[in-house]
Amino acid sequence: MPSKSHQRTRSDHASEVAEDYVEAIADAIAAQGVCRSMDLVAHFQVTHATVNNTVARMQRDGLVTTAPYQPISLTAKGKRMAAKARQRHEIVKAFLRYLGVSETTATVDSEGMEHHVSDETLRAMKRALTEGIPTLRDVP
Amino acid sequence: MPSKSHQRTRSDHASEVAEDYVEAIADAIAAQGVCRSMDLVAHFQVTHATVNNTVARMQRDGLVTTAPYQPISLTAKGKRMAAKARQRHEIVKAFLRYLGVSETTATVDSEGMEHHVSDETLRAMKRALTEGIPTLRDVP
DNA sequence: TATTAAACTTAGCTGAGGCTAACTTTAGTG
DNA sequence: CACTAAAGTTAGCCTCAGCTAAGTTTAATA
Repeated sequence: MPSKSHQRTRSDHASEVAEDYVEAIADAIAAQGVCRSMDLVAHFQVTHATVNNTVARMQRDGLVTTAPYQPISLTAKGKRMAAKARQRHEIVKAFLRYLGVSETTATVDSEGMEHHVSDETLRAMKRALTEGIPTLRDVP
Repeated sequence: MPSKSHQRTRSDHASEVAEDYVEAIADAIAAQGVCRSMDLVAHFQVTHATVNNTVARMQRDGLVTTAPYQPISLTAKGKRMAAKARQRHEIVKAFLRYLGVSETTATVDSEGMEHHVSDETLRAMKRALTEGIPTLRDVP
């Protein structure tokens, strides 16, 4: 039987980008009070035009608010998404470090992996971080 | 400083699709001797037109060979890619199961995660599977 | 204050990966 | 053998995420 639930289509890819953006926007606001397009240009290494497009789409989707020549801020929805993404990102990264992966690799891999980690897997990682891995301890 | 190495652009996304496809093609060949478009249609739940497009792109990129109305086979390059993807996929899935994640979730998550797991992280997972997690055992 | 540089916007292009609809080929079956 | 159903192709459309190039606004400074 075919694997099914391969519904990781374009819409999923789109929301991955949005997740990365809300996270970066929250970071910029935390660090400097506001987020300007140039912050995102620097962060994602894309052109201003690309950032503009993406931010416009995010505004259309109710994740950010912005006006011409004004800074970008997060809506409540955007903030919620950022908080979730951040938490997810941090747990995955901490878990990789716990696994013995280097700081650099953990940073890169966690950025890619965070969008594909379900709540269940996230809980399993959190559990491993706080309690160790049950199957390991139960068979000493 | 901005995070950098956020070069997870379109080309990366494209090769993720290619990886999924070579894996599915290898599976179909292993199971039935040949791979036909319909196998991929069933597997990815997309239309024949989409499969056709994707397979054409993969042929352009030297991953598969096919001719009109003929089955799809893998080139040496395609086979290599499939073998790597399969191995990666299996390790990630086994690791998630080891972590205590359910079969269903491990299947879904490993499909998404495999493309973002570096060799270093993969080695760490393999190590954990065979030797357990060092930091856990060293601090009893 | 006038000018310039940096930030931002807009228009228009590309390619990937989706789609539908219409057509052709291949393979079975009456 | 003729016909039909299934498989495959082709054409044409869409969105997202990238780009360049050109114009506009804002901010800094001579």
